[in-house]
Amino acid sequence: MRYSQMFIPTVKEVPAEAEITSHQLMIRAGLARKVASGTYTYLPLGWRTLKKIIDIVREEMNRAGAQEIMAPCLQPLDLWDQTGRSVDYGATMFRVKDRHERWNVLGPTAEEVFTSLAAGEINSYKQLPVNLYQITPKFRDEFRPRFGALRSREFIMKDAYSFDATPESLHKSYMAMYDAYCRVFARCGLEYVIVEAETGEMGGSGSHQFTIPTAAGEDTIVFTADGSYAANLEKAEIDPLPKEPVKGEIPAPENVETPNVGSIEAVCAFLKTKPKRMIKTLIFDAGGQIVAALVRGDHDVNPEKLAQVLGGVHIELANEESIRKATGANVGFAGPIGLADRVSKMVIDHAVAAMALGVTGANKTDYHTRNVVPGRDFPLEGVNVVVADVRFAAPGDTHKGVPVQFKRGIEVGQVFKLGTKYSKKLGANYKDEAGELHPCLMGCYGIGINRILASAIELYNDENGIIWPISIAPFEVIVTPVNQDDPDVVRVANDLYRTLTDAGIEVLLDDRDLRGGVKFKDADLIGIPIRVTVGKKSVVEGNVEVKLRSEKDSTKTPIAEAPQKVIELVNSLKARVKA
RNA sequence: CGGGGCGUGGCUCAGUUUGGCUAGAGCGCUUGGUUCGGGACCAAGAGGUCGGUGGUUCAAAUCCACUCGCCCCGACCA
Repeated sequence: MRYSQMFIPTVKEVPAEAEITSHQLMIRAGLARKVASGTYTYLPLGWRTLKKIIDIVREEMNRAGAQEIMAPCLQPLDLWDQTGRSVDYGATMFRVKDRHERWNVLGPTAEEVFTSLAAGEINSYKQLPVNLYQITPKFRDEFRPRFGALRSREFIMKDAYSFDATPESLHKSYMAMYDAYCRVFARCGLEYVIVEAETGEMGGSGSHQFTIPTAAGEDTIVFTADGSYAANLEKAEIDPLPKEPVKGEIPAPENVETPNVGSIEAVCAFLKTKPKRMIKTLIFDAGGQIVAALVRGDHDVNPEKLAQVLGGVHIELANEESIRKATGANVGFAGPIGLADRVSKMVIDHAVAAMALGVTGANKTDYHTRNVVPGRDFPLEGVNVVVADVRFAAPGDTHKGVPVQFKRGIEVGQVFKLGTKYSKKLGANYKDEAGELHPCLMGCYGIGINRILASAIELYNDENGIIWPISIAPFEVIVTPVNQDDPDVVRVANDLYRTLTDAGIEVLLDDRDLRGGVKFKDADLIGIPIRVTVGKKSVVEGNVEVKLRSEKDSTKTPIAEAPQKVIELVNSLKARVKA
């Protein structure tokens, strides 16, 4: 392509709306423009990169035996009512009413559509396994879209759904996707980390998340330095803390007046103690049952873990009225003493059980209790009392004895073993050899296409702009004639452009009538991996200069040898990102 | 949704506190000229209902009310 004929609106200044590097460069390099919060128009360069990512994903999905189809984005709400997810997804789902007053949703994902397709078409074990996928826009009404392509309201997702008859077969389908994902991210030139993940809203039994480690990421990865363990924060399992030593005799619990002092920080300041010396008591509503959860003051309850302990029910914080009813006090003064008898279950985090003593709410408005000893002043076991791991990992925790570390990451893909959650509800059954009906065992597998683009920029950039991995670069080579008015320069540049293009290389010829400096700046900003500079002086000497975007220096190359040299360079860069 | 910030030519911003003359700068754009290997220079130009609505006032970008949009932080913290 000729640069002069392409729509590549680069900008010098950092856009005010963009906070993180990838978002800034996406706009500066002319890849995309915002339409409204969380929606973007991808311009020629951005779309070329997205298409390259899509091509890689498609190739690897096909190679892994999945088949591409095209399902609608517009889906009947009725389908979502059947699985109950119209409630679970809640406000995140865009809903539209059609002219017949029927509700539809703009699909945030497509388990329901694919499962109901399977329900209609799959009858026999002989049709299994089957894995169908699509690459389509998805819509999520995020509470807060942000960071450009990292969290947007409309994005492109590859979603695949596998249907199997046996757990072994499901595992095979799952691992085929797992392996395909490894190849996809490797081919996109990304460094990635695979972590164990929670299944969350999706349901099911097992999941891995593919994460690009970068400070801009919204996810937290918990891992051990020896590489033995990696999980996301929601999932990360940690060892119980050692029991704190008890120094001397601890006096009986004592109520102290703490007027209007409810929060952990305020109580600590008031009573001159530390959050880790406090016991937080949170009251949850678990499907109508009132449940108390105890964690140390400096820890956070992990709702996913708590829900697991409670048998996978849906939980949310209890409302003020329920809290008052259960504790007899205003919000902010809940405590464990005597609470087990007033709630249907009390779940105590390991770290609380390990405390020698702590400060708690007194179940009396404006009062807290000191010298509360777990096990002495409130039970650590009983019919409705359990000690479990129900909090998020924190610095200082260990997993199987190895200290855990934390880093941020961008989630670019996730694979799930769903089991029969959807097939049961939507009747996706098959008959086995004996003629008995069974629900299909399902898996689902997603990749965020736009997030790959953002991650790549986040990972590979410098002060001058993007440094694309060649596999997803909008062009592989840019030819930059420096003196647009010199006939020899123009001729050499044009010849090179034609020769390379004919050889199947994707070349951008910067034929704009601009000063060299401007062309160099733009070439760096848009991040084309290989630049061939054609200048008056070197052409007189019979040379052009070949330079990698990722390196500082260029190499003089005889004009006649240039095409071969560039082709070799392209191939060697491509070899680096081959899976 | 809670908190904070912002909205002024295409872009980045000043001006708003303390109302007052024709609303400014840099970048970008157009034309002419000089330049021409890392975002050139000179000259001349075009381009703005100051997010919107309503109000206060002799007078509003500036003060007040409402509203829309955008960005950031948070959203289980007892």
